[in-house]
Amino acid sequence: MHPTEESQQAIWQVIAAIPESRVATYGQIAAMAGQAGKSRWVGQLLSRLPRETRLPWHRVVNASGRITNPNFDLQQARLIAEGIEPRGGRVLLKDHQWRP
DNA sequence: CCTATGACCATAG
DNA sequence: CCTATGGCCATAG
Repeated sequence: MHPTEESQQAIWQVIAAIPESRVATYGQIAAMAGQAGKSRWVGQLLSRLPRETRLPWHRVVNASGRITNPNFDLQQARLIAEGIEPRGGRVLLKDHQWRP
């Protein structure tokens, strides 16, 4: 099955809605976009974002709170700029995960 | 159609 | 904490 245009927008929309100083997991985003189980696809879409995108891609971490983005330094710097303190490349979901 | 490759995840050891 | 395993979805060759 190939993804539809709306399914992509739904993912982007959820990511765009992540509040500042909060993070969301790949799986969480997929579920909130009505596509539970497609966490892998979320990562794929993020990897294709244009460099100048305004989407807060830096607020996305894995289920363990780990920063898995290839551009680790930039993501960590952006999180710190928002007041989040990653420890050993990891964000404490207990304190910073977005829970609408 | 098949295999390989990911910014994934849950579970088990 | 770590690695291994099986499952997941989409894309590229």
